[in-house]
Amino acid sequence: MAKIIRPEKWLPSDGIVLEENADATVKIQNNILVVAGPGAGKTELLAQKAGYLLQTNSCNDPQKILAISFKKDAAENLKQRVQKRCGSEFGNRFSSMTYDAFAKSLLDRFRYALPEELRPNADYVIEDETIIDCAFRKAGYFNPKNYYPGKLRDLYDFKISSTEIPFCKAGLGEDVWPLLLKGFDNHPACLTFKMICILAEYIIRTNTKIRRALLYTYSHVFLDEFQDTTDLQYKLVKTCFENSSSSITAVGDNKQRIMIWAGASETVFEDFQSEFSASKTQLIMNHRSAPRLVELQKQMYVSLQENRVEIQTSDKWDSKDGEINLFIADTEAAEADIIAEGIKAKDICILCKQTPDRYTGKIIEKLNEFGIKARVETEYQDLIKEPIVILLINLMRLAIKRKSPTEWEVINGSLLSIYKISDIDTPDEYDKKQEELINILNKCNDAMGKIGNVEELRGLVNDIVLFWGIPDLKSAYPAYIQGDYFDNKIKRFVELLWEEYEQCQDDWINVLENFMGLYSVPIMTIHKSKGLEYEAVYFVGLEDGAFWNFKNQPMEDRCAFFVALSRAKQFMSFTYCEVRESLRYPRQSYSEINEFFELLTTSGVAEVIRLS
DNA sequence: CCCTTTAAGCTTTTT
DNA sequence: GCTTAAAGGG
Repeated sequence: MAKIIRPEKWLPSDGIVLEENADATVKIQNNILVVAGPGAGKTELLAQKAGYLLQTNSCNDPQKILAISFKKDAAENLKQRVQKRCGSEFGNRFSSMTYDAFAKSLLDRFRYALPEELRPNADYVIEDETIIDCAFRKAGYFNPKNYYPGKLRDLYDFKISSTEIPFCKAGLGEDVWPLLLKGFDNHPACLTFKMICILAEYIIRTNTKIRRALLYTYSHVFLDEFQDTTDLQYKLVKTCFENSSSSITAVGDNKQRIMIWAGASETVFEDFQSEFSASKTQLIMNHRSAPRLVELQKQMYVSLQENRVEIQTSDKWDSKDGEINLFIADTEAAEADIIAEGIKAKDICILCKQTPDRYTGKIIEKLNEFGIKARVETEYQDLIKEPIVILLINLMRLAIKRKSPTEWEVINGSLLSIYKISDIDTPDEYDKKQEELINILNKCNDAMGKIGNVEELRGLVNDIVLFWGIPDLKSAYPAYIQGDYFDNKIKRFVELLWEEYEQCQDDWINVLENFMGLYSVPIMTIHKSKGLEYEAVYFVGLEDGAFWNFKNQPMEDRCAFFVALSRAKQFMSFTYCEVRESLRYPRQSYSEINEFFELLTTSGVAEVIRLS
């Protein structure tokens, strides 16, 4: 039994020192909104708060803390950090999940609390575009031919998610919802994530007993990346926890509000403060960036409509540390030269506003001449997060290098989670599976030594997939049930891995590590870089063409610029290129986004360098 | 078959 | 607002 600490005796774990407002946030019992800028240590704050609540029993055993994030990896990271800070006995009372997982768990557990007409079939599938399209056609409210395909999807989404339940107003949703809830014409029931959120909210709204049980389970709630919360998500949170004794800690940064175009609520900070009587506090440390970079970030506060706050930097820096450059190039060759020249440090990232492929062709080419690999991460990042790809990679690594403890951990962990077998509870089945594992590893090792073409690689990958068994994989990872999602992931994995194999030949460890991106400079969009940090960041294409939507969404684009800038620890460079020969209309301009140039030229901390 | 016109996509996650 | 792909016209 882990020891309970008296609140006044509690200290942050692992020697972490919390700034004043963070310390106050950890100890406050009321609802609070924490505005935490880049590098403020959001994850650490939440992990320490979890530690405080659990170790002092302020979160009264057996009550739990619920942490809600947007992305799986964010939820996972937070869980890991809490486990690390306060151990697994307390950590098990910390539930970290995504909004969708939270809503779905409510729906799946309390499906029978819904009235018959709103209750989806138990075997519903999720987000199947074909079924949704058929449902709308069948409901026949309008002629889909009058809409363009892209607009049609938006329309479906709008109609489905603006439907209020119980059905009261006559709208299109009323006719489509029943089809999707129950299935039709041999189609299974199909829900969208938004429908799941709406149904979960309705369950809580109409069942006081379930709500009470939820409130009893979770005495404390953490909301991460709060600035990205959509109206539906906020409504769910509100129905669950408004006017309750559960205490909510919402953490976010209005300066990094770059998801409005995807439906994030613009007023969620104010709404939360007034509707949950939440106080507001602000963190003033930036543990990430060097002083010159923080100075430039502060100079953006005016245009970001933020009060000027004296952000403090880490004392590991000298006040002159940090370097910011704006490179103005005539040609992409000159731009590529300066970037390839500068890329010596290891921890580097190249960012673009959008479509990185269009902006970085020449740079990749030049870096290759220097013997440095660089690649656009979009597809790789998706793939390497895919559970089946993680299993494949780890098993292939084990086949080559039998004594790799981390890989064994992944594989054995997956045997446990996929088949629910372990050496303690079900030793016979465990031994049998271990034997099969050794067989496939031998077979794999043998095959990997003599792969000659992409077909043979495909065959090998299929054998490994069959070792786990497709039905078992599908029941462990429900996302793989639908359509050809699973097959497509495998297909792309094989194709991209083959590309690496062609370059490294028989050095399989190298092939796999290259695939994981261990030795290449990542190139990505600003949106993908959110939450990440690098020693040096190059933002390529500070141009009107890249910020084509600036007129319509200046605030969001300013935030995007701010997000890019705040990824860098020490070196930040921007490039502008007069002629981009790889684009159809090569001539670039910067009059529309002149304010960014103005900022850099007048900041006193950035250098403008003309390349000729 | 080639040239012109039209319109979607661009920045995203989630079981 | 630019890029790309597909549809449309001669």
